[in-house]
Amino acid sequence: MTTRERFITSTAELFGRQGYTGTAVKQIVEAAGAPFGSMYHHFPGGKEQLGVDTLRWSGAIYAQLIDIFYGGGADIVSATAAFFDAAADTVRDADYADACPIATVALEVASTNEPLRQASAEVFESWLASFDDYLRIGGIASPRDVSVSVFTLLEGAFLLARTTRDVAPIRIAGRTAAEVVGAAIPQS
Amino acid sequence: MTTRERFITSTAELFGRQGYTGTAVKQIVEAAGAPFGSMYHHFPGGKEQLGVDTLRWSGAIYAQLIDIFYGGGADIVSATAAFFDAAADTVRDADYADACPIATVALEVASTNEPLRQASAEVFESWLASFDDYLRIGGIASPRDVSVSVFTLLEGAFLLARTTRDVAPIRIAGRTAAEVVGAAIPQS
DNA sequence: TTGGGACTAGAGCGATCACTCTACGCCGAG
DNA sequence: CTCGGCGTAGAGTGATCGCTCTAGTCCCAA
Repeated sequence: MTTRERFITSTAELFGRQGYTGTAVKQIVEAAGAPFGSMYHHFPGGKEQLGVDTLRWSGAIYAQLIDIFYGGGADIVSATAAFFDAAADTVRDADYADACPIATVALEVASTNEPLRQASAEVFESWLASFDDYLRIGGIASPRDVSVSVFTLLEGAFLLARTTRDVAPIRIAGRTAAEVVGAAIPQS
Repeated sequence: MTTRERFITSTAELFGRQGYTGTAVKQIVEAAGAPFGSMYHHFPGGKEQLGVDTLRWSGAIYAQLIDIFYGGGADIVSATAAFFDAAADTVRDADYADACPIATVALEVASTNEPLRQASAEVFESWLASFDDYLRIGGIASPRDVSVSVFTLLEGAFLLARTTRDVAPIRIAGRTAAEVVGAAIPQS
């Protein structure tokens, strides 16, 4: 892994746990095992540029997860259930840290940092667009209401699970999400 | 309004926009129009105690909102739709700031500050418990799955709306929430 | 009138913030 | 072997962080 990659992966993990303002640059360079100067060599725009690049990278990683669960002609109802179940296991195993590496940052920068807000918005929109494609393949002609509902169920469940340190909300939201997806498929 | 109250209301608004670590104590005392010493007189525990007290106060305010929409024998399906619609209007009118004064703080402190995490968890749990009561009155015997689903839809929608600066997700989540509530009512 | 607690008021503290600066090691090109 | 630039390396910058400290003001009770 290159130094630049180590910066981004370390930052992604720290952002998921402590958010943007809560993460010090000093902490990032220590986690990346790199000196101070290297960071400003690879990211001349400083913390903000590193934040934007990290959000985009994390977004791409999660987009791959959507492909894994919904790609290959999987049934969209069971794929949804499996996705939430896997998320619940991941959150529990990570001791309720870094459920979604975007959400924490997105909320705190939405009204204070326009470049970061925009990067978050683009990542969310790319997830929804990708999810829409899979829902259409699954037979839902106008999927945006379904994709938004499933997305909000997942993100809200992450919030509740991390705060209460209990994965039950994720499993509950997963069952509801599967029902929402199933109800939107036209019956043959 | 007393000085102490001005501290809490000012802090609540700042937390909703910038989160906990993103809000400086200096900023709080300026917003409250009070001197530095007053803050540490009223909140000897410093920023953390002020944070806990603010979370609890904000939680109580929102609990009143639940009572307004679901109390008085209102139909729980239309109350749910009305709640989300009102939330969408509020978020738009506030220029996408401070949708939920707890969520932003909750995410950033969930893994880093135990007193604040616990306060957030207690607020969320109190909302769910209150909401459960209204759902039971509305005819849902085991309402926890419904209350959690509606909660996650709302919080996820706030996240998406603030990030994309568009209230459409809140309206979409509201329709889904109303359907989830309606589907859980036993048919006579 | 005077004493004392509640509260206001803000200068100043060490620590930490994001960031800049200069110097040096490495390595392929000529 | 020498050169040049890419990247490593970390001490040092002013600004800001949360917080402490002492002094002063207010008002009610004795």
